Amino acid sequence: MKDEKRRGRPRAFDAKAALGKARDVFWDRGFAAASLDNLSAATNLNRPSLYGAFGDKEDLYLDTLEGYRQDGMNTLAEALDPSLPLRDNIARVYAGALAIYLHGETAARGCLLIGTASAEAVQHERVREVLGRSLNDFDDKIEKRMRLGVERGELPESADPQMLARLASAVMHSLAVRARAGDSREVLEAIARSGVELICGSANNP
Amino acid sequence: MKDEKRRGRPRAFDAKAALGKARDVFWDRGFAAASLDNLSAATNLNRPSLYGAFGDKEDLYLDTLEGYRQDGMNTLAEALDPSLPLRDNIARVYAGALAIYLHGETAARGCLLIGTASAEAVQHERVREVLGRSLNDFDDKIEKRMRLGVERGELPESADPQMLARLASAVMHSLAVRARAGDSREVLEAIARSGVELICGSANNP
DNA sequence: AGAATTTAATGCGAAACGGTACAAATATGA
DNA sequence: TCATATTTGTACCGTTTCGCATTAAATTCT
Repeated sequence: MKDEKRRGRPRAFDAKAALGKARDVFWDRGFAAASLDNLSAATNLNRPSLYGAFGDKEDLYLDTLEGYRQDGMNTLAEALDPSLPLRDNIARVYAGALAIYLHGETAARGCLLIGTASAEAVQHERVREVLGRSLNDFDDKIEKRMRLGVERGELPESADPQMLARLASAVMHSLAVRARAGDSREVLEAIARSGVELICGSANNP
Repeated sequence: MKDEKRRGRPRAFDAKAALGKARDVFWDRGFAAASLDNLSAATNLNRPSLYGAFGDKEDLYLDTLEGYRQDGMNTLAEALDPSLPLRDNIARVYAGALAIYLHGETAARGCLLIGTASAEAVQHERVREVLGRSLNDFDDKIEKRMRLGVERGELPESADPQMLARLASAVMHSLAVRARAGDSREVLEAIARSGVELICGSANNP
């Protein structure tokens, strides 16, 4: 399915790699301020190739968002390894997030979705939809782990898994915003630690 | 000082009102996607007047951010009325935030700073500075209230006011993002309630 | 080998962009 | 009244923007 020979001239570039380069541009500049020239230069593709492969600028942006979302879900799934204690799981979620957020040439980039899609969300319904779905999916995955925590006795029966999950996400959202606002790694790690403590405060220590 | 007659033709518009209209445009579209035509139409000022009164587009944007920041600090100060219990204070902070966030023609606008300044923060150092300062000032004001809570015995001696404040802010950051992502008022209010419970969970009930 | 199909590269074009020159209008100061 | 100072409105400038038309190149099918 991957090697079925297509007719015509073959592509001279790796679409996935190009998407990664485009993602970096959007991540730094946001959607509106990223020009096709910027994207063309970063991907080493001239505009017609870009257009032919991904559609217009909004299509390309939505593609990068979707890829980012899926990468994030995978990272989250790894962090939530159910063979580890709940406390470690949430700590790993934040550590994984910070590893992504604290990366940038001029300044930390934070989260692509929260940092750039939020700006477009009011006017672009499709962007708003992706953003909303991403946040909800994240909440849901964490909620599942919380529910497991209640079953296992890591959390008290009285705990509300959905709300705990949403608050655990809230700390991550804040890390994303603060990273982009220039907060230091030390401060962000301290917030993450305190967040784990607050969210999992009622969790049993083995 | 306000009525000292200036020479030359007087202004035919209220600069403060114009700034408010411009703020709405930036709030909906973000900085980069807001054109001078948009701003000119919304304020009923032609571009030269706009330029003469506020400088270029970035200056105008920074002015609106600064005004928003100060309005927010005033709203926060009111919410944190020290004659009320800590729990009520934090609940009022979230209620005040939601009243601002859940307002928009097509979709909820969230927070001007978190929703639009974040996008520009990586590339525009001055925007990043305003954003960072705004978040920190907010944290500091809440931290003061937390400190008072410890003194008063509303919070246990073991409580860390700085970290509690940062986590209280984190819930608000999340409300800002989620509002812009399209979450319903009901969901946001539920998160706010759970946030109050978690943050102030150790607070005494009078 | 030649037709068919797909991609690559150059370059164009219409529209939108931010910003400003300039002259008319409206006030104050002398 | 007349010079001075500031704002207003029109019109414009040069640049950048996005998207595409067109032609050359590279591959497969017949």
